[in-house]
Amino acid sequence: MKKNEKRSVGISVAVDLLVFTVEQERLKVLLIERAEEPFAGMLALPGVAVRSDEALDDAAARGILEETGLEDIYFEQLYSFGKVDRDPRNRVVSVAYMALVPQKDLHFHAGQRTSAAELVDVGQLLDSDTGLAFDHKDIISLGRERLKGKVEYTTIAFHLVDEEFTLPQLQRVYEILLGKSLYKANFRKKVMPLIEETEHSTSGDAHRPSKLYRLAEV
Amino acid sequence: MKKNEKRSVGISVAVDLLVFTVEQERLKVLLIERAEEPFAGMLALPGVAVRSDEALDDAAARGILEETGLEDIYFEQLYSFGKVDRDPRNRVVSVAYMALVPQKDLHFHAGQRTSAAELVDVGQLLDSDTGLAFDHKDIISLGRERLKGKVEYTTIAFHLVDEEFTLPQLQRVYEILLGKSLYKANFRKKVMPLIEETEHSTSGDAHRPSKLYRLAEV
DNA sequence: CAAATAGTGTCTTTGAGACACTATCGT
DNA sequence: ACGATAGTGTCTCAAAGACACTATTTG
Repeated sequence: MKKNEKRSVGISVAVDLLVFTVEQERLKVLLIERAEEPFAGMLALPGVAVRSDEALDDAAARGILEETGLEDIYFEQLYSFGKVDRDPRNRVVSVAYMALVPQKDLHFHAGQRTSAAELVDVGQLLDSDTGLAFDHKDIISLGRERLKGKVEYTTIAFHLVDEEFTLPQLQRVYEILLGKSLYKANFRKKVMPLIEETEHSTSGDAHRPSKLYRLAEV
Repeated sequence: MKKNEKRSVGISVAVDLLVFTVEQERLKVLLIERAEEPFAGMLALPGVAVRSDEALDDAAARGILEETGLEDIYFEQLYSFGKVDRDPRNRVVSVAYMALVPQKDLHFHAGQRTSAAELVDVGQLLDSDTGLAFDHKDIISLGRERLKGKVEYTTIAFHLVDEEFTLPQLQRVYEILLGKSLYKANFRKKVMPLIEETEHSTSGDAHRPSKLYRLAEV
């Protein structure tokens, strides 16, 4: 237990944050442009160092708050990344968290202490050979896969629409995450048991109004 | 970046190991009896401190080797645990890994450097109010859930039987993991596409011999 | 009333579940 | 021949997929 302690070059622990949203019919992730070396000028995931008096989940919540100004949004731990040289400066183990936020809630605060943040199209990013800082492209790729997988058997996609939503809106989100179009009637049958009607509807469009639903309790 | 550095009380990183096997018709996990404080005399998961020149996966493989003498067995990262006070001595973030090994391969080396290791029935352990060191009971519980979940849509259960196995053997493992009995004919139809026959069969039993299969490539 | 999108009824297809049967060993 | 376990054929039923239809708004 004692022979391998190297306090002077100990391991740092950080959380990296995948903040996903759906905007313009696309899955997007929040990235920042790095101001400092290493990887200065490149795009990276936002992240914070975990404080020694702070739980991992709390560090993630703090990072999300600092980056987006939002509290109480959905997030879950994704995976921990711990290759030796993933940070060229020193040894960092990063615990990645994935957060989902409806585009409407994501107000950009331009004059934020953090450098310029932007929403980047995940599909384009992963297809292109755009380089990202550190191993962040791998993290995004894994997050996208997890999200895609969980859409099928959980209600995770509901975190990407407003609290009250129409079924066509929700269906678009499903289609974007799954990367394929769905049959309207079947989609509705599938999600109907999970939701409940509100008294509201859309209006003003030149077609039949759409009822607003919310996720049912329990 | 500098104001929160507390090198003297930095965060330690460890991996905890869930070594699962099926023995005596039961899912079991490898536990050790702790020799030292804290929690001296209590059961705990084996684990190792992550070295600063060692990747997380490598630390897990090393821990498995040290604890079981086995290399090249299946394992995957489970989850990272990071509550502030999970270790009363100092701040430790633990990355839990789950390993699966056929009971036959698990030779106990009594004269091992590690303290007495034993296989403990997971169901009994989680039902009873037996206390485990640290938050290890939570880790086992999560591992059991993950295993149960993945059985249904992956071939993960194959790692708990020998390379060549009979379908009745495999079915027992599925039943133990899922906690319910399965219909033979349906089970066979489900796994048939995944496996290929060998030329071997069981023999010596007072009934029809059972063909041995292996997991099909690709 | 035409264009546009919301929402429904129902047939088809696929796979899970249930059950009854046949097959092959040792004694 | 009998007990015991391995292995198969087929019916049933429920969910997923496909398609055609009706409904309600604005201009």
